[in-house]
Amino acid sequence: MIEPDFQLDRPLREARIVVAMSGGVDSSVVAALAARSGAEVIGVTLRLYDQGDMVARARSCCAGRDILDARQVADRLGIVHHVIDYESRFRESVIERFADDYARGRTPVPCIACNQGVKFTDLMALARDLGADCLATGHYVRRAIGPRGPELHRAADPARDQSYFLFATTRAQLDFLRFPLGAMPKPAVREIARGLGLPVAAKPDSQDICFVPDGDYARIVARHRPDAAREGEIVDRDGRVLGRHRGLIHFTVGQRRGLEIGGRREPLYVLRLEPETGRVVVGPKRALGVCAARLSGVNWLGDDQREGIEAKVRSLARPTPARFADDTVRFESPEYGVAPGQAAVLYQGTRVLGGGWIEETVPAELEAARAA
RNA sequence: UGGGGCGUCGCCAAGUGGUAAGGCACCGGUUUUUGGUACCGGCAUUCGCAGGUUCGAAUCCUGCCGCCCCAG
Repeated sequence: MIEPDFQLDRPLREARIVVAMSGGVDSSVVAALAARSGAEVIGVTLRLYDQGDMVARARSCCAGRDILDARQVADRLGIVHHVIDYESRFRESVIERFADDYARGRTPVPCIACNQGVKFTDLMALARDLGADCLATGHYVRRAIGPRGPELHRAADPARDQSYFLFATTRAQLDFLRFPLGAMPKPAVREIARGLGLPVAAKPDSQDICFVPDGDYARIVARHRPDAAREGEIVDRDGRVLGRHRGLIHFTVGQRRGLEIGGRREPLYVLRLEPETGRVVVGPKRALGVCAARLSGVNWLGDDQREGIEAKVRSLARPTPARFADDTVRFESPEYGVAPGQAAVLYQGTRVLGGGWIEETVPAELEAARAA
């Protein structure tokens, strides 16, 4: 079995490691590996939202059932375990922001906001208060020591890589963080869990948005921002009304399904959302291509590398050749479905250079027309 | 009530005697710690209705119904 390197500059038996335990297999294995390293391990589980009717939901994290699972694992490993209530912080920094974004016609990535705030700011502060040498998490991402200090890299298992969700990690945070699973394939992690008889060994992977119980995220948004659920017009680029919709919050740039407009030769895609007018603007796929995106909240972990890099504009997109200058990322070939509110994450090889939040995009057709 | 045209899945549409293409929409699945995309699969025993001809009709004939256009 692979023994992870916790990258500490003192002997492990003298070290104290705080492990963020969500109650899933991954972070449970991290806790187990940490415990076996000889270090003193403190497991911390965050209560992020009211478990309520979600107790029975298997594939969630950080509520009800999962907290109990984390506790069980900690008991089994014989480590100290704390449950911290961050419900109000989570509501403000993740859920409210999520609802606000949708109300503004954006498409948020709550997982990034959560990592950035509750986990890598609040939980990290707590870990420091506890006198920890590091905070270890179950993220599938690698921390490598480069010539200029720690670097963030994609996971060894490309199918599991979560670096997209961690682009906002700062250098200071990276100094303190450890990701022991980044070098392992998922099956190996489950194998470890099974080998140790962890009760969560066969627990399904979490997916979807953790605080949205049934995938109906629009209902959550409507509850927090009732006026954002107004119905409105679906128009083409010339403003012709093609149909009506049940609320902007049901759509995202690049979306094809759910428009309910048929009788055409080609499918229609959402080109942009107009919160001011309540309109959804649609068009053919070729109108969806984007050649550049302006970013906000840029975080930079790289050195001076700005060209010959790659960008990822959705978690599941393959990285595409790009360059970055003046808060704008330019794609070598058009990208499709680039939605404001999503992150653009920049890579050089496996290394995460940084990234930012997509604010606005430049249609490739427009740029082509200008050039002509 | 003179002339002409049309009526095939929610929409568009191929098919003019041999046993209902395709696209869009919709539904389901795969993938996935965001939303989407993509991919795969499903989706008219029936062709406005009723008779008739034929071994066999959406395709031919008759009648009816509905819609459109031109002329009055």
